[in-house]
Amino acid sequence: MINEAAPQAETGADVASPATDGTAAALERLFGRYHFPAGPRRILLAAATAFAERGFHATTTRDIAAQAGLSPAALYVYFRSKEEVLHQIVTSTLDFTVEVVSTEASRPGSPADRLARLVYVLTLWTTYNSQVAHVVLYQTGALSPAHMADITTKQREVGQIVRQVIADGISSGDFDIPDAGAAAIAVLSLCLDVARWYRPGHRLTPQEIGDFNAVAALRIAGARRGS
Amino acid sequence: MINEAAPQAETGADVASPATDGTAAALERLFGRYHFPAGPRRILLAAATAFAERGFHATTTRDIAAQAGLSPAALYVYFRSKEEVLHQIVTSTLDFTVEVVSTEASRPGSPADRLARLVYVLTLWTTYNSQVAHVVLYQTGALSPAHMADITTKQREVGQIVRQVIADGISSGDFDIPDAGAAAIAVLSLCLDVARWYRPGHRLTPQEIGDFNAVAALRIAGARRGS
DNA sequence: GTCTATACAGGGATAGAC
DNA sequence: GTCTATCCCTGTATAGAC
Repeated sequence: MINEAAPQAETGADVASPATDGTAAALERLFGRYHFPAGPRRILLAAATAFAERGFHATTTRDIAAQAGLSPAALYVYFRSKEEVLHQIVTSTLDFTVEVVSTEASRPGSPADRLARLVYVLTLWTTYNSQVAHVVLYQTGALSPAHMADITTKQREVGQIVRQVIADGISSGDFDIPDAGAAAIAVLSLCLDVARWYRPGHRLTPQEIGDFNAVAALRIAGARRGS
Repeated sequence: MINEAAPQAETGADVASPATDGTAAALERLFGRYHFPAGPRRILLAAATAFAERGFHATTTRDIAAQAGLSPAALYVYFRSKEEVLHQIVTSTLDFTVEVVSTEASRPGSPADRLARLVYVLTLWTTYNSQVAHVVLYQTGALSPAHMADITTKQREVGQIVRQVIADGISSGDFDIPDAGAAAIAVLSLCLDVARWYRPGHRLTPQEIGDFNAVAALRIAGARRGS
């Protein structure tokens, strides 16, 4: 098993910083947080890129090894199987996502401020990490049932955090929407579906998309004007 | 090449009818529209189900043939390759989607009515056909470049239709949103991301999800209250 | 048109040297 | 820990009988 020491907290501003500018750099940063040794890290980096671009099953262990500058056998020194490589990528990514989202959700401020900020940051996270987001959202079907259950739990955590912010706004009278759960799903759709259509160089910058989604989320939640 | 005679128009009510109740029946109906002969139809049906559940690359031609009750070689009587099977599934589905969406968009009524109706119908379409929607949205990476370009064109058509309805509402003063293109993407995210998370038996019925999304879309568009 | 049989390539994983 | 070499299974596609 790989070392999974807990990383420190990270601010939304860091997620949105130019240092995480899209693909390789963002991945380096993500896996660097979890203190993977150099060998595994290079494999995870190569695998995440390949899984995102061609899919898990279309990627060969030889592809991964070649991209990492290692022999085909090197992968099996650090990982039991190709599936375990996928699981490590997904679990690291989701741990980070939970951390980012919960950090934003627990900041001080009105429910509207917290929801807007959360949506902005999560949208930026998805654009800047669109490759690994693609893997987390669309490639998990290849996981073993046990690993899949593990992942589903973490995904539910993210949903619950979003739901709670919306529920807070309903309780306080800041939001006007009958079903907090349905609203949370809709808001997450805005943030996550970005991974399906966004490509670097889009007409709108990630910041502009984040701002748009924040406004859209507030409208969905029925936030009072001017709150 | 397979016969691709143009099917007749279909109403939103038909799309939402209990006859299209989820998986096999909806697929039968979809491929039936395009007058595929029995052989190809059984293969497309089996392939669509398998591609949705396990992905294109994880599905073998033997899987497809066995599910269709045919020998592995039978597939190559009707299709040049596994990739062509995928292309037929995706292109048939998108042709139908374009038809459904354009039918709704061109109905008489206010922009708000048209947008709400379009979102409702497209959401129902996505839930009732969540299997094939999954293929169209997440499996097209396996297509050849030529087939991919073909598909991208059809996808853009859907986006343009949605954008136009929103642009109409902005022009008429019914909607209040600065960027019609960004709004169209957000609205489509609501309708299409359903294919990622929805499973039959969800707490909300497809109709309830459609209603929720219709309201959410109007809010995103900044529809005047009571319009 | 549908079958059985099979050619042929590719890929996951391991053995064993260094 | 990293390599080369390779086992062995799987999978796409085709050949050719009926």
